[in-house]
This record gives sequence, C-alpha cells and structure tokens, in this order.
Amino acid sequence: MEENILLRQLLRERKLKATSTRLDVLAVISGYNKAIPFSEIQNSLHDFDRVTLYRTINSLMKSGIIHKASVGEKETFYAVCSSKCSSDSHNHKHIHFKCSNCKAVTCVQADSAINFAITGHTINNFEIEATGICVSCN
Amino acid sequence: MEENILLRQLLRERKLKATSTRLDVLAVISGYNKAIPFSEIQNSLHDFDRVTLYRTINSLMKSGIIHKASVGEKETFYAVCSSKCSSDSHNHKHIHFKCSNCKAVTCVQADSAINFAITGHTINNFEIEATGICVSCN
DNA sequence: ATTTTATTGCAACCTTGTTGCATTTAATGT
DNA sequence: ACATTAAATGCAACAAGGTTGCAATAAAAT
Ligand SMILES: [Mn+2]
Ligand SMILES: [Mn+2]
Ligand SMILES: [Zn+2]
Ligand SMILES: [Zn+2]
Repeated sequence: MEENILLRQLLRERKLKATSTRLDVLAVISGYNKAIPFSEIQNSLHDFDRVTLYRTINSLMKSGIIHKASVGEKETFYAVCSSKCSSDSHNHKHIHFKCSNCKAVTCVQADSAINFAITGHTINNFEIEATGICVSCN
Repeated sequence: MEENILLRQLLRERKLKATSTRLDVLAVISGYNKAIPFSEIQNSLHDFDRVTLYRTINSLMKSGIIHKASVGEKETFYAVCSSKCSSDSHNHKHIHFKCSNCKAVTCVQADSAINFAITGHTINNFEIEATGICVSCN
C-alpha cells in the first residue's frame, strides 16, 4: 500500500499505466532480492492469465525496469534493473552468477572492471554468466 | 566420401555408431566454419525426422564433438568443439561472438586470458557472450 | 462524466523439444 | 558372408513456453 506509491511512480516515469497486474508483478520481483525464476512469479500470483503475465514482463523489460538474467539454459530468471536502465537502453556491466549449491541467481559486480579485446573485432557489448558458490553458501 | 572417413573415425573414437544421419549432420556443421543455427542444419538436411535431428545433436554434444554457442535468446547455434573436449567434459575457454551486422556467431579467443573475481564468491566456470562487429565486416 | 487509449482475458495457435514403442541399421563375432 | 546384439531411427503423441487476434475492461486525459 505504502510502497505501492513508489512502484506507481516508477511505472509512470516509464510511461506505463499503473495497472494492478503490473504493481503486483513488480512487487513480487523487487521483493525477491535476487533474480527470480518465472515460475516463482507465477506461483506468487495465480490470479491473472498466463498471457497477461508474459505481456507484463515484456513491457517491464522494454521500459528498462527489469531484465533477463538467464544462466544456463533452463528456466528464465528476471531481476530489477539498476537505475541506469531506461526505455532506450539496458546498460548492465555486471555478472550473472548462479550458485551450484543453492541455485540462486544474482546480479553481482566483479571486483575490478573486466576488459578484453579480440583482434579484428569491435566489441560493443558483452554478458558474463558465471557459476560457482555464492557468498551465503561459502 | 573421402572426408567421410575422418568423420567416421571421430564418431568411433567417441563410441558412437557412424550412422548416415550422424555423418550428414556432422558434415554440415563442420563445413559451416562458424556456429550454425539449428534451422540451417534442418534446411540443409530435410531427409530425416525432426526427432532424429534432435537426438543426433544431443549425442554429438554429450560426446564432446559439438557444443551450443547461444548468443542472445533466439535460435540455438552449434559449433564443433576444439579437440580438447571429450565425452567426459567440455572444456572451452573462448568467447561466443555475434556480429550485429552479418549476424554470424563465432567462437573466438580473447587476445589475453580473462580473469576476474567476485568478493565472497568461488567462481568455478564462466561463459562470455559478446556482440559487436566481426573481422569480415570490419 | 465522457472520451481516448492501453491493458486484460480468452481461445487458439506456434515453436521447440521430449517420450514410448515398434522397426531398422550398424557393429561384432563366427 | 551370416546371425546376433545393441544402438539408432521414424512415427505419433505429448508438453512447456510463448505468441496473436479480438472483444471486453480499466486507466488516464479532457
Ligand atoms: Mn542482472
Ligand atoms: Mn564455442
Ligand atoms: Zn548459494
Ligand atoms: Zn559480421
């Protein structure tokens, strides 16, 4: 109810109608504190149509509010974007880390900036997916 | 016909029967010289069942002959493994690069080894997918 | 309060990939 | 070359994940 106001604002800033579906979905995703698997969103909210959920997720992604954080091929994970993302462009410089123990997927920063070159190629963007053991499991 | 012998050998080494399906699929994939999209394999070879193609690709992957080279979420790409891969383990230390101009996906080495750390985390493995402009388009 | 415009639900569909089972094919030993 | 064995194939059926068209509904703007 109270926090709702913040989410409402966020949606309006990105020129999305603040519908109850979007508010609910957004609350679940941002309350999760790590990347959330699609099924987890679905289970938390079985009061609207499958199709609506897909469409909601798509519009949240297009407007730079959330992003996919897929590691491995299986289920799709979603995470809230940093404030630097907008409707125009997603702008992440972090790593998607999957803990092989607890299976959690998180967005983490590397300790120092990662740079590499490939002769003859122009690198415009890159994504890193890492697996290992996370902080809590260590 | 002549090269067939090499592919036959390769399959036998990995303890796979050298069936004509496998020889055909393998010839297409290794003749492509970059990562090949699934649909491209399908189009080159419409003489056997869809299911067989899936099963063939799976056994080639399990035995360390080819690997997935997916960049972005859309279609799945496959590429031949370096000789270092076996039935036991895939062992790639390269980058999957997608050219935003010609759309080709290639397996490339970075100019120098890539290393990074994440405080509190143990990193066991990572994958890098990069986008940009490839050699031929540059 | 009314109009405008975006979002939702539903049903139908598509793509990608998998499974069970009977049939065929490749490898192995004679 | 022939029979035996074990693996691979085709077919039909299924399942998960995701999309589309369209009429009904809800949010925003006037
Ligand atoms: Mn992320
Ligand atoms: Mn590769
Ligand atoms: Zn963990
Ligand atoms: Zn190119």
